[in-house]
Amino acid sequence: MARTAGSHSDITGPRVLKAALQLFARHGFAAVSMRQIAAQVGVQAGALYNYIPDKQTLLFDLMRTHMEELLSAWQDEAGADTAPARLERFTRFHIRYHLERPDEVFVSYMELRNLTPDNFSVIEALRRRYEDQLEAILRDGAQSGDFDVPDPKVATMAVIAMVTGVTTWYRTAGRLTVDEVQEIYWQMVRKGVSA
Amino acid sequence: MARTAGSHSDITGPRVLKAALQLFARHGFAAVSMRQIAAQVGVQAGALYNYIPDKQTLLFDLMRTHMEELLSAWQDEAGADTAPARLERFTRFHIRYHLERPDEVFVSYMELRNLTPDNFSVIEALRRRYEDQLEAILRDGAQSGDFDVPDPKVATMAVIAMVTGVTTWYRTAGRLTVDEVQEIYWQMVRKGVSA
DNA sequence: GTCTATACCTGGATAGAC
DNA sequence: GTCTATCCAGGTATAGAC
Repeated sequence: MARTAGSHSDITGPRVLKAALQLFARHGFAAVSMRQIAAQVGVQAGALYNYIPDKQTLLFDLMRTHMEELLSAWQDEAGADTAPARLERFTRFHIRYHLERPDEVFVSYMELRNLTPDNFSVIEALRRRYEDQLEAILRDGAQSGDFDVPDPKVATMAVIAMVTGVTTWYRTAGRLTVDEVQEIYWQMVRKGVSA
Repeated sequence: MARTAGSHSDITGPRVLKAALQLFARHGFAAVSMRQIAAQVGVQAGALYNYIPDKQTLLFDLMRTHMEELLSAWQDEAGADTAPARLERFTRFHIRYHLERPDEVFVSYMELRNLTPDNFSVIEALRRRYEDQLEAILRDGAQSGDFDVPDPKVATMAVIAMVTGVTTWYRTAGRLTVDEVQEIYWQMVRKGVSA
């Protein structure tokens, strides 16, 4: 396909998303200007609007994409098995997946307030679908007697908060590998819900 | 004391802090304007500067006050005892204290990015001092054989994240009392670090 | 597809009257 | 202590040339 010399739409589009993601994660959505994003991409502010309709939609698309990919990745990994085996798989998956995407996680978690009500509802529904995956595991294990979980809803929130928390302190250059972190957290989760 | 008719400095000052706290918690520091704060207080924007030097200092003061009061409240409650007893006290204290101050917690947690580097260092040091309280308990319990905690630093972050997470979902109007939530979380913490 | 230029608005903060 | 008025920097988004 012949293209105009200055045409880079196939490459600039993703770069806009990536720059926005990094800047939103670092400074927060409201604190980042379109001019900053443009500077990071290496274009002028006006050029951004060839790729995104507005700043709000940019945030929404980043968050929706992240949540949909998270759900899809878990669907690929989840399988039929005993509740304890599924819980271990969920715990390790969640930690690995989130540590591999610190910016996406941070933005999707911190910028809910900056979504319009309609966009917020969409993201919330996706988040809820993900949490439901864990809740189902805990319910199954409680019913089978493998777990002692008096309130599966609360236990779900507790486990999710705990494992998501790794993203606030883990650094690749630190003393622990991802495998070691997964193991430590899995032992705490396992014991925490044990019968 | 005789006062000018329009003088309300003794009451307006705290109202500025409270309005700012609420708005920052709801919409985020960067998304809230001084004019919004002034409107909530019922004054004009210029009048705010009788009480605060600038917006950054306003945020910093809110966060520092919260962290200092948190530390001080825990000092009042902490006491010499076995590690398991101190861990239970810490868990219940943390949940109760945080649920009683959702706005302070949210702001102190979400707005770290919007502090200047100097202010950030101060808040981080206070946060670290609080986390050290829990870490000391976990180390003591590991040494005494009461806990099985292979990595006290990681366990500290895991427990803190878990119990702080209640603030994201707990609603006073919901089906659970604070006491019930404390009990559920305490059982998970207790089992999670158990030998 | 990107640029320059700009419209239009809202931001934080200050000055000076009352 | 609060108001009105205002400065000026910076925000999002658009228009039209290239």
